[in-house]
Amino acid sequence: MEQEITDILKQSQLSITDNRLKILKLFQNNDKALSHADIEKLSGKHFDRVTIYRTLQTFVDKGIIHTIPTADNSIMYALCKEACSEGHHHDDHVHFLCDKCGTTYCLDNVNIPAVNIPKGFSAHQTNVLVNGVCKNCK
Amino acid sequence: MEQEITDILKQSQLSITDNRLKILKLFQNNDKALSHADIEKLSGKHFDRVTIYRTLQTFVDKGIIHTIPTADNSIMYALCKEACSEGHHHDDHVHFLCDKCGTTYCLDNVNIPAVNIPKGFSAHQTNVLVNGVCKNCK
DNA sequence: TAAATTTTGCAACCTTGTTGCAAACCAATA
DNA sequence: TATTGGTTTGCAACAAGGTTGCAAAATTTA
Ligand SMILES: [Mn+2]
Ligand SMILES: [Mn+2]
Ligand SMILES: [Zn+2]
Ligand SMILES: [Zn+2]
Repeated sequence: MEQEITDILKQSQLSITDNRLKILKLFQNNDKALSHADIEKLSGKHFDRVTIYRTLQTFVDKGIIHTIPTADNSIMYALCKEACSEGHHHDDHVHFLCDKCGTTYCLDNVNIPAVNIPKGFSAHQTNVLVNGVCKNCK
Repeated sequence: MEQEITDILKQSQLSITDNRLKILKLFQNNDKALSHADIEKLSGKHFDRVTIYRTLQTFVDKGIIHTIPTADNSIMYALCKEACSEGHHHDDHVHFLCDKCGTTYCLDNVNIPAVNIPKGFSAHQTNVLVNGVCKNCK
């Protein structure tokens, strides 16, 4: 397990630091998306705010995590499970936000449906965000 | 035209003020979504920042405009065209963000496709945001 | 018109995110 | 293992975006 985490960093050609190991572990131990604020709390305020911002950005750049657009204008981050790499994300799944507990889930098995856009427009990427009540809050 | 705008405010039981008339007119004259910053520029800095924030929030509450979640974490606002009312929005259409010009469109005629969510989850609302190139930038 | 209510502008504040830079750290080499 | 060079970190300072309390101004009601 510990080994896995260092491997992910090595494969992305990132140096192994306490900070990166701890933040990556947080994502692996939580089966949901995390915000910058979540990470600040979960890490016990051990790391500087700025370092967390930079680490998250690095992970996004390297294809380790992806961002999730939310209706309330906060950025959420979650582990990439498909074959994402530096500069190329392929996180084509639906995201679910529970209105009761606030948890954001990656529905990795739910594909993005096709959308008919008008003539003249050309689509590049589609984001689908579903709000509702999750399995734990039902 | 001028009459229409005051009617909208009256129907929502809002006092008629210069501020509200001007902001509402901006939405009617622009066939695209506007951000707080857009409104500040378009209004010629005539109104206070805070007043614009409060006016937008009031319009959202009254069902006059709706917010659009964007991938770049900025809030966009657009006129509601369907029968939205205080506390009840029904803006079930797809939104399109042009990667070239940055314009956000309401695709009012493109319905939200059905999404199969897993058992245990119950959906309440679905947001679909498509990125790509718009008809003007093609 | 006058009173009651609502809206506005201002100042002050908060949250979130960014940048420059020196110190600390990590990885590679001798 | 010690040295070295490049990378990462923490700090301070800053900037954008957004909120709150309150008195003055504007609007609605009577
Ligand atoms: Mn995801
Ligand atoms: Mn819309
Ligand atoms: Zn829940
Ligand atoms: Zn365009």
